[in-house]
Amino acid sequence: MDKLRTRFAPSPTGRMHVGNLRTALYAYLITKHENGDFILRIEDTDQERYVEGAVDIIYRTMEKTGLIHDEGPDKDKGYGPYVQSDRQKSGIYLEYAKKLIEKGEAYYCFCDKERLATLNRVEGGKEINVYDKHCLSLSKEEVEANLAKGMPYVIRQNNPNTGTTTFHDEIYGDITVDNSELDDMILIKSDGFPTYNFANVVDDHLMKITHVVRGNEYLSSSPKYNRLYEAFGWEVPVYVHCPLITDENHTKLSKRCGHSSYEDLIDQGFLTEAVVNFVALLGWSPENNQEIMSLDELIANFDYRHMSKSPAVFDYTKLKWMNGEYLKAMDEDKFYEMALPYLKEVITKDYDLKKISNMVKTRIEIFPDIKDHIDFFESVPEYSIEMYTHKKMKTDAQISLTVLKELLPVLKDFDAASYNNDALYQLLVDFAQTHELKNGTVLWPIRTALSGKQMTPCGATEILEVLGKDESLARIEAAIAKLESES
RNA sequence: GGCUCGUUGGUCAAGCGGUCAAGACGCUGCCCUCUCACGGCAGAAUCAGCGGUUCGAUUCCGCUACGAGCUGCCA
Repeated sequence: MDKLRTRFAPSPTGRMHVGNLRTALYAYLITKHENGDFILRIEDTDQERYVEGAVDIIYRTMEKTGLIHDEGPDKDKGYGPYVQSDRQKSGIYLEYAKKLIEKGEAYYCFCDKERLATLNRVEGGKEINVYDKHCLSLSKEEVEANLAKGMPYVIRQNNPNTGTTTFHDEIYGDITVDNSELDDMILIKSDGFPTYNFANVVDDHLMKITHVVRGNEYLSSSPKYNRLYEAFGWEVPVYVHCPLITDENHTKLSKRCGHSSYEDLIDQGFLTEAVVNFVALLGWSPENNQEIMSLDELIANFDYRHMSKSPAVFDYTKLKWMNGEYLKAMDEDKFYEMALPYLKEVITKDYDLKKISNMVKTRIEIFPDIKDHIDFFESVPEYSIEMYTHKKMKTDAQISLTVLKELLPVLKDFDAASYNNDALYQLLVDFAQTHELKNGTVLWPIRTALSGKQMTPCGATEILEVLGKDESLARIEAAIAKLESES
């Protein structure tokens, strides 16, 4: 059997949509599972939609996500060029289109916009336009004359309007349509560029693509592609159409929702690995039901026969959970390195950031979450003394005031050199015991006094340690003053 | 409007004629605990509807409903 070859063929129109990313990923996984070749082809046949810099985004995204292509514009293995506008320059599309014309499978069309507009009709609020094969009846001489005059033209596929066409998709099975549904789509545009519909067939064949992996939106035009393959006498590739990814409202993921592209997600603080992992599970699941998988594990486990047919909702909440799992599994140093910019954003004082980084590691899902966890280290926020009331800790503002006042001298006398978590914890627990108090009755007021927050990423004694003796005492004194004046 | 595809808890999903219908996220409760989180345990929640076929349908067929995609000189 020939080596399996797939391609990812994006259009350079902007950021990498997560639907495209997933298509690329599936193509990559299908290929690499079988040790095949993964080809990158740039489909820039639409001059209007071309966006400067978009090709770089494609390269960068592929690189970062680890979807490394074996062939592409930068790695020609003999099937190049891999950019359609470059291929177009050599005239291959026109050349192949002419072959079709000779076989009677395509024809020149000189209809202008005005005539085409007369063909428009509105059905169910939608404007539809089915070409009437007007130019098919042109004689060879008329065509030659028009061409000689330099009349603008397109080349259309000549589809029959009787009979049926059937094609096979690995996911959706056999699909049959009436040929009367197949309109004479344009193969070559009047600017000389091929349409996607034509270029993808020609290129996939020339590049010996064995498995065509693409979005479900191409399912309904596939019969027309099949007719093209057959007209050329080419072997039809294996089709794998991927289900759609939708937003919470079950409609196509759009820019409006703010997380429609890979870059959006990265900007929001997600890890590439988590995004790739998550997206892989949108429309597929492994037999062993494993959820957290590296790219290599995905390759090993991937079986496109287990892909689902129905669209999947992009669940932002689950992505966040998964990102959190990756964060928890990350080694401390790497986490610290990545968290550092976020830590420095809120903390300017000379605290042990590595320690704070570790505190936060199991409590966040994405890096921007860090801020709300640690802002109190910088300064105590405004808070209500009601916060000192906690039933389970058997404390309220009154008790807290008493405890803090008694504790202040004890902490003052405590050796600054042993101002660390373990020693302080021992000190406070002993204090609680000698005063016949619950541990919480002592620790809760301190934590509140130090942080002004209902919850913190660590306990009271750890905060003492990080803040240091001077700052800690100052905060406790401030808390005492606050309690005295407000209660 | 036409054509095509789809429909298992709120979400991702196993399932492929006989199951008490997996698992995960989220949610709720409990445990752990110097708060919160992590971790552990438990729980609520699903086969769109109606007809067939069958001894037996979530699984097969049909219809209906709903959703999506296509219907571009966009991909």
